Amino acid sequence: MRQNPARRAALLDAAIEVLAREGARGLTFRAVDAEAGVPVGTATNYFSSRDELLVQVGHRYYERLEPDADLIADALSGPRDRDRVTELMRGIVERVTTFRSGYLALLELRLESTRRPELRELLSKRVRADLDFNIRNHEESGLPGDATTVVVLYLALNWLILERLTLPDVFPEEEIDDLVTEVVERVLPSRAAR
Amino acid sequence: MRQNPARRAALLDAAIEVLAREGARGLTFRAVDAEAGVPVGTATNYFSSRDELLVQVGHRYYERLEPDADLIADALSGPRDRDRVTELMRGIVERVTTFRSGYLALLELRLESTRRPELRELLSKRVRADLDFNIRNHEESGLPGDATTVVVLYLALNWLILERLTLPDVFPEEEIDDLVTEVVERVLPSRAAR
DNA sequence: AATGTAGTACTACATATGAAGTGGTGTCAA
DNA sequence: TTGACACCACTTCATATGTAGTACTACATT
Repeated sequence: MRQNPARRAALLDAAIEVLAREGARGLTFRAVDAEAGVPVGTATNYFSSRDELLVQVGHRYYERLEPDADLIADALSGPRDRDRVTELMRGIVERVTTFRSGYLALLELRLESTRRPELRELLSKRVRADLDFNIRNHEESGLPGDATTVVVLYLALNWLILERLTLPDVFPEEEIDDLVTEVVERVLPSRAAR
Repeated sequence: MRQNPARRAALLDAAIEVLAREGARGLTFRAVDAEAGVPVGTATNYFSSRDELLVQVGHRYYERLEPDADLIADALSGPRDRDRVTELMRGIVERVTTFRSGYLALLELRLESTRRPELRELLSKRVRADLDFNIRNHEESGLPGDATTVVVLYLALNWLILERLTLPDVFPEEEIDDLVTEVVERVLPSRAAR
């Protein structure tokens, strides 16, 4: 079992790309090797099984999904009203959509986790932690809305992103921003918009 | 290419189970044969390729997802207030969750559709039609809320179901009903609850 | 009633593909 | 010199799929 962390990370990033592009079906050691541009057999040396590869991909995804300091800073500057929240949500949706391969890979992992307890546990913890982090952050920011607001936004926007990435024709691209606005408007009534 | 429609449907139902249980990776002609309890080679005789099998599974899913007459009748009986909407949404969430294998299979298809234009087109049409159907229905029912309400509910509740089916530990089972209630409360402000 | 025909069910085999493991060689740095 | 890693060739293994052929059933024809 090889140790070189940079190479390991590169292999995991390659695995994310493969997962997104070819699905769980296409994720093989050899495909990862090819994607990473390393010689055949390298991935075999770094991961003892496909299972372990999947779990490590999960870790790697969240390692890359560091909370964005800029976004948090934005949230804390200027007026704390609903428009700010809308802006923030647009930013998040945009940011997540841009990391398309990561999001799709994570969906593949979610489906895989149905059959892999270890993976499920890892993802559950990470997702929950991410959600809690967002809730705490929101509450401390002084922005309108409570924990439930954040949860409902989390739910609606995640599916919006999924829809956008898997069936882009359902909601035309140019309507996405308006949709985000509408979601925020509904979830955060104007009386709370001060 | 065999014709027997009953047998074809049985094979497609088996394919849905296989997709849900073993993922796209496990979906092979042989696995479908085994699941359907028919002799080896049968699926081969009914589908010219794995691609065609996937597309037909998509059709089959929506064939089985007939709009539920009971649910619609429920919507039209009694008072048309927010509590009714909450009740309805709980019913829908429950119904979809119960057809676990179907929902998971559809998610697999969504991910597959990333790589298969024919599948993507089919799913886009169906999803859009389903959404439009729900919007029209809601508007005609006299229940509070407009088209946007339905869209936002669609988004939030779909992800809630996905979360529940893939990472059940994120939202404890006993909180699901309350969560649905909260979603409806946020999306449908009380001033519109008459 | 006997026979023919078409469609389907089933089985077995042949082919092909490619995935993973293993062992070995080369290379670099401590 | 030794140890860790990069790289490569080859073997093994599993399994997916296609094909070909036989058996069965229903229906039509005579």
